[in-house]
Amino acid sequence: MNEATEARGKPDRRNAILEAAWPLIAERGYHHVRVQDIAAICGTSTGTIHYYFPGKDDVLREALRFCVDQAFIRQGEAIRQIDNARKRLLALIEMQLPAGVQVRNEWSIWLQFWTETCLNPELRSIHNDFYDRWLDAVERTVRRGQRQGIFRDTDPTLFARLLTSATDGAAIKILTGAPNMTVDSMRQMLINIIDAHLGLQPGAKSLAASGAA
Amino acid sequence: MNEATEARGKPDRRNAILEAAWPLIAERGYHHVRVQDIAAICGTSTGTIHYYFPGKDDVLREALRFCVDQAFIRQGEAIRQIDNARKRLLALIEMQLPAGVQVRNEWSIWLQFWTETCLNPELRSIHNDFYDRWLDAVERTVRRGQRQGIFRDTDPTLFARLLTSATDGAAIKILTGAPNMTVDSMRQMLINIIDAHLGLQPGAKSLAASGAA
DNA sequence: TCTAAATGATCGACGCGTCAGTCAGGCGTG
DNA sequence: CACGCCTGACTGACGCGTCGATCATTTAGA
Repeated sequence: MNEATEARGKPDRRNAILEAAWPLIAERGYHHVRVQDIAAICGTSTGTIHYYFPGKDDVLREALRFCVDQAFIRQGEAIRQIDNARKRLLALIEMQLPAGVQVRNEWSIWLQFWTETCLNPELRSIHNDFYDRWLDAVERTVRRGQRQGIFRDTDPTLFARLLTSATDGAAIKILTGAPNMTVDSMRQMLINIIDAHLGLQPGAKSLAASGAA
Repeated sequence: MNEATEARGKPDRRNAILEAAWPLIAERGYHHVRVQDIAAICGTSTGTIHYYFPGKDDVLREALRFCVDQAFIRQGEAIRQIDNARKRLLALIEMQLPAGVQVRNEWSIWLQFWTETCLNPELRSIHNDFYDRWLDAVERTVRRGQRQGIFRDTDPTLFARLLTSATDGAAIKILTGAPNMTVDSMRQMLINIIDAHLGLQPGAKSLAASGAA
């Protein structure tokens, strides 16, 4: 398409629509958002939305892309200046914690996209493309730590699978208001995973010692 | 609220509706299922559905309850005759693996309910009630293993949080068709978690050794 | 420089299909 | 006959996507 082409010219409106759409979808849910609602926030009309997007579902797809890209760039910037791999991993985790509205909304979008992907296999390739970025970020950081000699040589792929699974699962607990999972306990859990599987002194403390902050 | 009351009399129709509704919701998604669709499968009319359920969303809620109850009973039966706590835990995990259509559908329902709960906090109490059953099952099994002396004394609550988070996250990967997560690798990952955190020889093998099937 | 045509973005109302929920009556059983 | 279960056509609302009209901006010609 002409995304890159018109990079200077007039992508404003299209981006404005996406920027308005994604938090709306995150908060109310895709199926409860009306094209009219998006138009209203943009101060525009439904016709304009359809001028830029063939149908409503195209808005969802592109809104996810928009939101994922945003987060990915944010992550890249935050990590770049950190050399130590363990600190990088901690920073990555910290940015995934559903503490603020922004991150909570991003998780909401993911959750909805998981549901839609589960129901409609056509979305799988899109989903996996996006998800791989996050998986790769973890995996590469593990390799970096092993090169730096601060992680032991656990299989990076298997570890990335474990850490991301636990992250996703924990985030769900928080978003659904589970009484026994807080942002703090999520952080602690993920740090424990890192230390238990990548720490140089194998199995020093698994879950037993986690009283102190 | 005459569930228990009419337990003997004529809950057939109501149960038949739920039994028809839940796989339909699992496969197509709640928002894509029409009351008419449910009625058609039951060989009945839309009026009958509304005779037993005030609104469509009541069908969703009750369908989840139906599906969760079913799974819970199935679990209880499968576990009862197993004495060894580790084998119990493995059996629990085995029954959560999204291998067959039945379990995949159950995960689909959960995924959808997570999404709805995230969007509508009123559902939280229902969700948490259901989820606690699963959490408790893990926790009690850990305690049993510790009493049996085959698990070390890791905090059962923290461990249950970790195992269930990882389970949920892994299931999502499978349902969304992630290329790097299979039923086998999910099983292996969860077993590794058990051994790493509950095994008597702390940190014997974390993720490093998992080549063999 | 001024005017006119052309281009393309935007608008908002309407059409058409869809679907949850209703209602007035049918049917079978006790 | 009476009552509870069931029916399915109907309704009213609603929302997506379309379409002709409008408006702003640019280009072309004189």
